[in-house]
Amino acid sequence: MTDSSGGRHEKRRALAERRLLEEGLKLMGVKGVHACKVQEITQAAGVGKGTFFTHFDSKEAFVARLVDQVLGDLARRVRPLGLAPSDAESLLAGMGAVHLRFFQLRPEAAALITQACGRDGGGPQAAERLGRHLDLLAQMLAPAAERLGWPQERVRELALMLFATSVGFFWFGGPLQLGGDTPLALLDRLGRAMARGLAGGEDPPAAS
Amino acid sequence: MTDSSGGRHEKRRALAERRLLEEGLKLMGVKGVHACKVQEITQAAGVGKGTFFTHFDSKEAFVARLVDQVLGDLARRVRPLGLAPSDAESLLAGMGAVHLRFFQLRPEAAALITQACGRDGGGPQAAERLGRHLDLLAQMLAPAAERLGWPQERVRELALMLFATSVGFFWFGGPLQLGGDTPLALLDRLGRAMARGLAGGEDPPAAS
Amino acid sequence: MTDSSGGRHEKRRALAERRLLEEGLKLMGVKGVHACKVQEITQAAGVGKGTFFTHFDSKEAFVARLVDQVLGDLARRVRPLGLAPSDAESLLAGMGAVHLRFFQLRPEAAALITQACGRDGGGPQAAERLGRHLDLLAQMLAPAAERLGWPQERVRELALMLFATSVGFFWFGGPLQLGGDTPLALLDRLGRAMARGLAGGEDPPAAS
Amino acid sequence: MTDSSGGRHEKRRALAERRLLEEGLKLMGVKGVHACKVQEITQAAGVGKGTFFTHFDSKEAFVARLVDQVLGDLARRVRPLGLAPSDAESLLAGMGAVHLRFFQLRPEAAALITQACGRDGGGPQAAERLGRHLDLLAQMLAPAAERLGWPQERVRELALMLFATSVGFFWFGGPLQLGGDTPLALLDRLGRAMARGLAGGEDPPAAS
DNA sequence: CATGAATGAGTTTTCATTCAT
DNA sequence: TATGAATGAAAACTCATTCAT
Repeated sequence: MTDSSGGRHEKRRALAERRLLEEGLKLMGVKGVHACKVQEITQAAGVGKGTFFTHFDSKEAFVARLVDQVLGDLARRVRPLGLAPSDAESLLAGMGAVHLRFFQLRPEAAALITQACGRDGGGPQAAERLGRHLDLLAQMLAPAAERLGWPQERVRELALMLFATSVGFFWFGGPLQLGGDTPLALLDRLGRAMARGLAGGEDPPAAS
Repeated sequence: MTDSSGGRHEKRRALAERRLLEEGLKLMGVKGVHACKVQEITQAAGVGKGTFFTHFDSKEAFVARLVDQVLGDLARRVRPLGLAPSDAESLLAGMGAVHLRFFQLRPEAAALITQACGRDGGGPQAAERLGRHLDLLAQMLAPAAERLGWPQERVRELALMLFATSVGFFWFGGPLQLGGDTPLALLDRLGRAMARGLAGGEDPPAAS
Repeated sequence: MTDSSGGRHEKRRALAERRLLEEGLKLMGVKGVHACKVQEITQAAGVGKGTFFTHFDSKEAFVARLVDQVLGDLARRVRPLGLAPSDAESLLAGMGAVHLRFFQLRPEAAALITQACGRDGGGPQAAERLGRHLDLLAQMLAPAAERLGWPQERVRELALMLFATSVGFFWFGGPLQLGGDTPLALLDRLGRAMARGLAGGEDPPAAS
Repeated sequence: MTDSSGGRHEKRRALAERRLLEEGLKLMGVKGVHACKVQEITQAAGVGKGTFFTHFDSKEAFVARLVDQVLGDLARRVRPLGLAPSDAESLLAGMGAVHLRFFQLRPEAAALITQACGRDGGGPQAAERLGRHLDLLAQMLAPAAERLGWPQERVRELALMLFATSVGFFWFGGPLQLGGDTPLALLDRLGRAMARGLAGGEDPPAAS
């Protein structure tokens, strides 16, 4: 009895948490992390205000959690590309395309990441979490980079550029009504173009 | 007589305003637009709290002004590239490089733009101002885009990508200690790479 | 179960609200609506500053509420006079006396009304509310006015004079230490006098 | 030379002061004493903000001065009534009519007096000044009161009622669009009525 | 646990007053 | 003396967080 009712409880609890996260992401994406008040989230999720704090230590922790979730989701889509070996350019193009598509479908995610992982909003945890995402990307890119003559100790920068481009495109595009309706084909072309550019390693040796 | 004393007055006033803007940009870049209080800015600028509001109608107006200033500054460096005719790839590469260098030297500017031109922080004016910057870039890119077979009505997206990449690179890079020390040569290479990629127009025609 | 606990909750809340209103009326009456800070009211009521705004949307709304309450209270004492039919003079005298007695016992109410229903303090709502009170008085006075040959379309002015006299007497009297100790008998005499004067309709027809 | 230029100076100064007072009365009457900012007054008067404080020690002192001026103006019109001896009722009626007419023509004055002489606005000086005005009225009324059997030590209350009625009528009437267009004849009738009432002293002894 | 009322630190903004020119 | 820029003490209001029920 306690078993089943306990299970019920946990089910309800998990459901509430999911709704909180869903609605929170949506609202924060639209109104901004700061402008979005805890109460709005709980109202949208259909729970009491106090409940929020039984699930998350603070608003900041909530944001960090959201960031983690988004980046985890994204990683799940990127990782497979690293399994099937492919040439450097294709890999870059694929990773770029995945990122672009991901954020085109989830502009709120782009908004959240931008606000949370910068200097003001998600605390240090969010930035660290982004760092780990870049590590993943860098790791995937490392072999390709080597073949392209890209300095190994700078692969993170390669990853960063790929990431920043995708997120920034939709973050800045949102308020300008740009990006949301960019045809997938064009988006892919952008991704491939970026890849081809980055992959075309016959640059004159950059004397630092 | 009135000249000299009046001049003094206006000089002092103009100086105070410049310091307010300087310190404000610096602080907002470091701590974030929201976390940066008006009083901190006035203290850093060495003026009283009330003085801030004799120069700017509100904090939001202050931010908008800052955005305008930064983008004006940036435009002044980009525009010349449009005067000397060059091939599409070089133009793209140049514009990318200018943006990257600009924001590498001014990470606070990248931070400000990111926070102010998104959904939360600078009001609608800031986003509009960014729109005008993209118009400038799009106008410069239009001829090149035509030669590359890039759809004319999508040139703003090209501009957006170029811009978002540069700003995002340093916005996300900042807290991760990435980007600040990327050698200029590598930065140029990134710019050129992006350009070459975007310029290499032999993509299969993107069927929307 | 929910009943008892919920009842407690609401009881506490209602109690706090009542104390807020009571203390607010008292303080605003003594120090003036503007000079009286929200925090003073909450302190006097023994609640936190923020609590004030969970009960009232703004200080202005609070004042409007107070005005409504005071005028409602007053109306409850005036209305019965309209039920028992009486001659015009007695009606006027009675209404005047009720008003005078009411505000003598509640100088804070006179102070509040004066400040809130004028051009500065209670917003437009307060003035409107006063308008409705005058409507009530005018409605009660209408039959009497007719008998006195007082133009029907000017009955509101009759009501206004009655009201203004009573409120003004204690508003201006307060700081001058006048009115507070005026014996009831004298007050009644004033009321009756005013009534007799206004009722004595044998004025020569006033050719405007 | 100093003489003539000094005269000029003083002329200008006196002119500025008069304009300040005029515009101040007008503005405060319309917007309320608190809502009316010093800068608005100086702008309306066409002088610099700082100039205000070379003429008046503070905003409060300015209001007190205004009150003094208004009441002085009013007294100048009331006093003559005391010179020509007349019966009690006529005296009361005359004084009432003068007050009513005065404030009908100057609703700003009614507004100013109401706000300044109460508990919040004009400081203690304004209330004292009103006290002196009532003294004048009381002095004029004293003989009449005696004839009417009105207690001599309560004559001030008689004066207060007369005054409060006139001011209050236009203060409360203003926002309600009442009083401003009341025909003079009706106003006089109100005054006379009030007088007749107050004068008719054969009240049955009021058993408190 | 869930709830929502209570809380008060913190923030922007206003405005009378001062003072250098 | 006239001016208006500078000043900072307030004051209303917000909102994340706590806690009694």
